[in-house]
Amino acid sequence: MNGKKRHITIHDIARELGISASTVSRALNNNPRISAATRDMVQKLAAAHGYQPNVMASSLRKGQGNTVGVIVPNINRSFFSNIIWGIEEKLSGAGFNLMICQSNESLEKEKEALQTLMHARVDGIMMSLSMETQDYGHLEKLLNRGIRMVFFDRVPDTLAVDAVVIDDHAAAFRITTALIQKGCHHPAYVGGSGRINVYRQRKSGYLDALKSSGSKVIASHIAETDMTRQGGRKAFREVIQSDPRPDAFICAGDLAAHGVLLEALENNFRIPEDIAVSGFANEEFTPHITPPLTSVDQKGIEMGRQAATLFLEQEATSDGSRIVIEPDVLFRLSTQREINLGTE
Amino acid sequence: MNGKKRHITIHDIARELGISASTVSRALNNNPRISAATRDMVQKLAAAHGYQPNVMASSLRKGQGNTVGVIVPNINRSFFSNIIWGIEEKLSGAGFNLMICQSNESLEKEKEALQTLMHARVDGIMMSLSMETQDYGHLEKLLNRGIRMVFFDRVPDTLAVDAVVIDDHAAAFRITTALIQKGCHHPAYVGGSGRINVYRQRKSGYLDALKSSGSKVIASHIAETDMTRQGGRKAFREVIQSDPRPDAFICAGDLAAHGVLLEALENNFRIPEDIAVSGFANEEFTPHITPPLTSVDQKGIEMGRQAATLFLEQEATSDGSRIVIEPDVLFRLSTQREINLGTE
DNA sequence: CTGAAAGCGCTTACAG
DNA sequence: CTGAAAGCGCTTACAG
Repeated sequence: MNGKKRHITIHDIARELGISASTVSRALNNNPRISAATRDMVQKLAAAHGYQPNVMASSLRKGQGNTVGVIVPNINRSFFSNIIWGIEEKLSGAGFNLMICQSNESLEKEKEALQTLMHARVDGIMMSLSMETQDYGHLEKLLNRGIRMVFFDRVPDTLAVDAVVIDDHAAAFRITTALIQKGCHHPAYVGGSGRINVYRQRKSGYLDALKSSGSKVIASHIAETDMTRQGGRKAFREVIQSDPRPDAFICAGDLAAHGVLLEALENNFRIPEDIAVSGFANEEFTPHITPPLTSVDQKGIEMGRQAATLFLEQEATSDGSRIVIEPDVLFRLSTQREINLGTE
Repeated sequence: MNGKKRHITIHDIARELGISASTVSRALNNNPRISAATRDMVQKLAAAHGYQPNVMASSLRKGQGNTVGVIVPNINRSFFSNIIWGIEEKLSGAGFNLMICQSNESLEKEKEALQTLMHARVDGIMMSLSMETQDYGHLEKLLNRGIRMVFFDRVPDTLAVDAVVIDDHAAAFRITTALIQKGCHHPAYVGGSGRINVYRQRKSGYLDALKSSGSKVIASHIAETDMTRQGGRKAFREVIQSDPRPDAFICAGDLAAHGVLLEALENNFRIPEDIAVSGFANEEFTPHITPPLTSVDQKGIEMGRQAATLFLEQEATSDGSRIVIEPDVLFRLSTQREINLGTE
């Protein structure tokens, strides 16, 4: 009903109780040197008044706030929003607030976000690199200034930073091996820029699977795209020309895989009979397209939790711990081929 | 290279320049009472030192920070992440940071988020209600305390608050009318709780369209669900039993529409030939399912921008301005029926 | 046009 | 166990 905006302070409580503000502050913070009686009295009155400490004042005094910045390429990809979910869960329990920024896959916006967060004096930064980020100068500068940083998923490989990733190599290896066992003789690969750790890992998983099953690597079966649907379509059109013709497309992302799938269908290939297709990330749409797309659950929530745990454990600056999470491959109809038993 | 964490302050600059901190502060804030020469000198040195004002100190002093809290039901629905995008664009230009919380459609979590934001002393709150929120006591309390609030999409109808919504009634009206014109004689409706403004509006749009085209309202053609895929499936199974049998399902959400569509297909109805289906929100998956789903573009980015503008214009507390945005209906294959010209 | 001083609300050595 | 005092870094009346 009233428009008064003045908040009540420790001085108000002190005055009302006839004690000092120092004592009120200590009582509120459960300082053991305060008598139980005083503590209870103070806490009771504070609660009755709905007292809320002024975080700006305490942050200013303590020289550190209670906010951590999070930068993701895009907030509306289910993988990243799951990560945020996991981070929030862990960190809000520890009394931290989150400030979330999006790089939108642009190096420029990533730098801006970093600026914004430093300006807001966050206690640390948790982030995944934008697709454009290939030079780590802007990150090193912060690390050298002693800023706490934890990376997840897309991480700066040449820097000794704390990071959480999934075993991308293993996921790609498992998919490729499974497809070969199901009778695909020439699986192709569609990936993103080799400058990014996850794409490098996925590609090497594919290559190692070929090698370990005795298959030969065919250069024209490997495409690099921007990982959009359009990119996937384009990659399909190029790679499908190869001789021998590929009978599977292992894609390092769901959007590209969807592009491959659509382009294949529109060119009258049957999926999975003629061509098997798999993606990566288990985006929301993957089980709902026709045919449902085999993909990889990257365990976003768990990744977020682990990254937050790492952040909380971190003493000063990053020291290069790396946590690797085991992903789940979700085999769906798009790769469901009968094993050729040679009985026909 | 060095681990020094001490930031440089206006006093450092003042000392170096042999002037007072007051002057430095004024020069940095472009106070007109400072001579151009002094201003330039200060700003140059500040830039050279990479000076960054301590926002906690200035917030404390000014009695208000520069952060606004945003609460959405869920960060990974494209509609809401677009809204955040729009808000961020407008507000970061005005020097505000965002603190984003998710209610996860739970009243409890919504209250927690409000607590968190008040605790962080945000300058105001922009939010969309959770599905569970039917009582506005917790919001009134804040409004009475003079907190700046702007609502978007799901808004507390009985409160005189600033809000941005789309014209849900018009969108539902247009879809229903179009389907009737295309020869659907008995369009059914699947909506959410009538306690929520958007579902109430969409339902009345459907009802008014029936009325204005002279169709009769059939109670068993109207279902209320939780708006999940499962809810849509269940609603379909119930409503399809009605006599007369419905030949279209106008759904107030994409997930429910998808559930209806899947359940219909699995029961050997053809879509759109036997049954037309439409959704709401234009979620990412809608163009990619089979058949592509007619839906409504709720203009998330624009809604975010408008809400942010309203927030910036807001003098003190909300005064009940309401902005209504015109949505786009995206007709896709799921409602594509030939107009029956009666020539057969 | 510039400066000295007070104060935002808290925390924490220092003293008792 | 409690208090008086200083100070975090800024902004802003007040004075000149």
